[in-house]
Amino acid sequence: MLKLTKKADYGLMALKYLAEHPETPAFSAKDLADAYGIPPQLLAKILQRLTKTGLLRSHAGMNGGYALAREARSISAFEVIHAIDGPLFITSCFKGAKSCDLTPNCTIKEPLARVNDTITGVLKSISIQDLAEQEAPGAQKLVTLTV
Amino acid sequence: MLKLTKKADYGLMALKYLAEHPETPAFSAKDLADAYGIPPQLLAKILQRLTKTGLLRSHAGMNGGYALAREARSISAFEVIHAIDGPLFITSCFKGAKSCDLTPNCTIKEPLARVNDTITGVLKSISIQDLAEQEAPGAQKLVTLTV
DNA sequence: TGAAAGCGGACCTAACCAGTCGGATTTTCA
DNA sequence: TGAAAATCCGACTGGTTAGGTCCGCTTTCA
Repeated sequence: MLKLTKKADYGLMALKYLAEHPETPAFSAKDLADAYGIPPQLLAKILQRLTKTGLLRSHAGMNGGYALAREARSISAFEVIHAIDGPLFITSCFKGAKSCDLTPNCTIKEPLARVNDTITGVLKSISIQDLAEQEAPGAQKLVTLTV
Repeated sequence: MLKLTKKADYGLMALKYLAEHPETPAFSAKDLADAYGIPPQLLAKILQRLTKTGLLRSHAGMNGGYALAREARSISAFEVIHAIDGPLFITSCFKGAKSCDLTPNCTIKEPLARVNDTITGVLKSISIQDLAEQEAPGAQKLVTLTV
């Protein structure tokens, strides 16, 4: 439970790969899929969605492919996950504005909403560049949680 | 995505309810289910599991029911979620010790494991008592994340 | 002894995830 | 100019899981 989908994983991997090879102008979906053993057609759809949301630039035709639309440092893991999996709600009774009607006294959701905010904050603080620099010790980041 | 299951939600609600009524010796599964409009048989199974993991004490027979096995302050949201939903992995390629064999160069999972640790840390820092005191401003808790 | 409770396995159903297929469009290159 | 390489996009399938139900059993107590 509380899992990212494989699609989100694949998307993060692909963006990380692009961030690691800034000199290459573009990679095709097949290139990226081969690099990690991901089903090419599945990755293709993921990359298309990332293109629609503006995280990637695409170019059809021979020698086409995908490239990062912005700097790797400015793309957060949260953006990628949100683009692929949609909005991120830890509590199952959240569905946009309409909360769980059947259980009006579900006071659980308020504290958990703060947990939700914390998680999104953490994911927003991690950039694709951070993922690409896997060996780096990394900066410590402080997250404040109010319960 | 990244959702808690409804079962975990229900379990948290039930424990919170018990924490709010410390004077009552025990509540039956039906009592708790009625309080929130949860399917009684479903909640019953959840409470049984929480009993097996030692978070609740149960008593069969008339006037039986469930009660907290420990102080509400000492039961964390993480324990409840873990008891109901099992281990908490944000990345889909984690399944105990065996990682994703097909993608050996999946370097994504290392940074995400740290995110995972952060989330579990947050959930461990929240007690059932915290949930019961929904009106209280609550203490700020600092979480450190190393990327 | 019977009603009220917990216990627990089997089962069902709908939703969803992962992945595939087929075809259309765009671009490049020989 | 036509074939190849690539993105694009909707439909479909198959398997897993979450949510929920059913039924029979055991324990307890009035």
